[in-house]
Amino acid sequence: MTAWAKGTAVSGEQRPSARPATLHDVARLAGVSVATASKALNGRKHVSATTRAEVLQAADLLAYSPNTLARGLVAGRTGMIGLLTSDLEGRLSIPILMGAEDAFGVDRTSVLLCDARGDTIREGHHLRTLLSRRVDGLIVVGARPDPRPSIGRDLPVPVVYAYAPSADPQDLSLVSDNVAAGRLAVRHLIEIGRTRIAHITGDASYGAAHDRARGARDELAAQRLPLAGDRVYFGSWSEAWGRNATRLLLTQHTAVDAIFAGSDQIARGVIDALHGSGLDVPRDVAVIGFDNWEIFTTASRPPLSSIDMNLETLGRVAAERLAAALDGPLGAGTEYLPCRLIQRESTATA
Amino acid sequence: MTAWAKGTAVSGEQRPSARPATLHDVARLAGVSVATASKALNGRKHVSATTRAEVLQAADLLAYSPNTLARGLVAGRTGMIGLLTSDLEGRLSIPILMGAEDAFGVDRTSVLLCDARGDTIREGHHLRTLLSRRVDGLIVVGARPDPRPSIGRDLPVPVVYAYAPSADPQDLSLVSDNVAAGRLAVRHLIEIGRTRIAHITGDASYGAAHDRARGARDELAAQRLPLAGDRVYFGSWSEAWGRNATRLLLTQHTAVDAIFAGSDQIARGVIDALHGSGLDVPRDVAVIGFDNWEIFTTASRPPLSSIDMNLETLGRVAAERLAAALDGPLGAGTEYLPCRLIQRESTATA
DNA sequence: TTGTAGGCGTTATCAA
DNA sequence: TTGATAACGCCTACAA
Repeated sequence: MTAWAKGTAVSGEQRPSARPATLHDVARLAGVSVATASKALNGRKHVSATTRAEVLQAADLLAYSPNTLARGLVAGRTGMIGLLTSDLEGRLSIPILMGAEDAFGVDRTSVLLCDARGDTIREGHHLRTLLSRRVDGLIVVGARPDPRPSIGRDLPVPVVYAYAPSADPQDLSLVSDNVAAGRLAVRHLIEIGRTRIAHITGDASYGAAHDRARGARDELAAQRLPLAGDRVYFGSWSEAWGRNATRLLLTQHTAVDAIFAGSDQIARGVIDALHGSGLDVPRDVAVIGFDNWEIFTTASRPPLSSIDMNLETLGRVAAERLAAALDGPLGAGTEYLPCRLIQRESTATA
Repeated sequence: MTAWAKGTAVSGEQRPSARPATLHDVARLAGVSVATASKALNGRKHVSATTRAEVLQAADLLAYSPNTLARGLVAGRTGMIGLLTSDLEGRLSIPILMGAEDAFGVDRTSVLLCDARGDTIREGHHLRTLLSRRVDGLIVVGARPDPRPSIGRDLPVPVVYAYAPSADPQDLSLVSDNVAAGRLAVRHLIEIGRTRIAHITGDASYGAAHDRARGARDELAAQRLPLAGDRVYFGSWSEAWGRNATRLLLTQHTAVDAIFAGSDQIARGVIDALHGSGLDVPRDVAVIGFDNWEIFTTASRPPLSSIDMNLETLGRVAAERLAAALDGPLGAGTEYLPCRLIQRESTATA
């Protein structure tokens, strides 16, 4: 005893309240079985051209849209991945999400985004929910680029940590290669002819700050150049620190012709202080930032060269690893992805 | 002929590759039927205390997690909503998403976030995918606060537009009350004793800019105060414009004691220029911004007062409207939500 | 109180 | 080439 309200079905496209057409409806309208309809719609073989056309027409008429849930139920895969973040402003998660979207293809996979807001309890809630929804994989994005607690071993789905690595070496993590980025920044400054290069960066409790500094030192050493200021200026990730550190630097070492800043905000402060001292950027002192956060780089005077962490790539690779993990084991350990340099006027060659 | 690999089931918690336990498995382990197991787990009546305990224990042992998809299939609701955005940096979507998460409750509803990147084709793709996944509702977030094309009438699910209203008055849109926000900003400046208030804002092609300006004018008129500078300074949403406009303003009208900026970035430029002219903020000139974008407001010297658009609230209300639409019509037209004032030092009372 | 059975929308395996 | 039919995992009448 079926309960189809046949009358409205055909013209159902108009009525928002009407339940969406099912494969059953399509099959009935086309006068075939659901099996045939399914084959026809999925482009499988063993369906006559005429039948296929009729089914397609019926589907069109009913505005048929296959129920992905039901499909996932039988397929054992949902085509959804979970993105677990603590990124309050989305500056990290959105690019990573876009990269993941690109890797999978928009119509193959959707992303469930959950913001834990740095709260472990909430993170656990979200995790349970996502597993309950049978996501095919999980990407965990930390709020700062330092190791964070693992969300657990032996989860029923593959997990990739992006930006912030997992503290558990058994997990797979994808992070920016901060050391290489530091080298990249300094090499660029050297290539545009600078030899007295200083480094002003943020909070020393950030591992990334040390990594970038190490890269900078490595490159300087390789080129037999000193570090202007003799030391790395650690402080905080703020414009104010960029200003203060620059003033400090200038009083102690006048012979500086380039500054590598640990973030774009710091670079802002650096440029500010340089201008305050009557120095021109880039003529007297070239400046390069980090993050390539457009609201800062383009608002800067002059526009700020910066290191881009390639977050979209991070998301794309994370998605690729998850996809590969569907048939095959997921690796372990931390993978370092290269950053790229975006040159703007603040390091323009004279 | 069932294919259960019973041996591993009980200790399956350890094996990531093992398929997740089903209600069937739990029932079998507890020695009851699936129906009973279902009732026990869902806290329904007509289950003896002992049976319930046994079922719960079995579920625990198997690390059972109900398959939300299967549940959704029978319930006719998925517990997922789609968030369709064009917000490249997530500054808008993430707060709105968090508001929606709060409204629904983390374990009741999950959010599928799709970024169309301003591309209509891609938006259509995402829309189809979301409908195919049978989301219970849709929130559409535009990139700028002006009317945007509707994604279509007669969709099978309720749709709420947030931040950017739909151009179709039949749709339901939730936007910030920019007029009221303009009044709010100016009223605040008056309350701290200012009487010569100017307004520097962004691109005149933005409706929101005009709305805020109108609110500002209304409030000034209500208090019988003139608009300093005689006109609203429209320009661009940039720091540079804030600087230039301020210089312009100061050359023409020295007697300004407060500036209402159309964005925090503009405010940044305004403060810069004021300092450049030897004026103190807030002693000589008070400044208030718009957006309450923390990276700008707290980096500012002095910290910048600003208008917060309450995006979380926007998301929360959007979610509430969607929830209400499950049983009942959605309503149409544009709803204006109040903004709130965040006072910081840039408008501190002397 | 418990269990049986039907159905949610699809896909896949067989027969026909 | 087509069409029954059995899953997929769960819920909910209804029957026992």
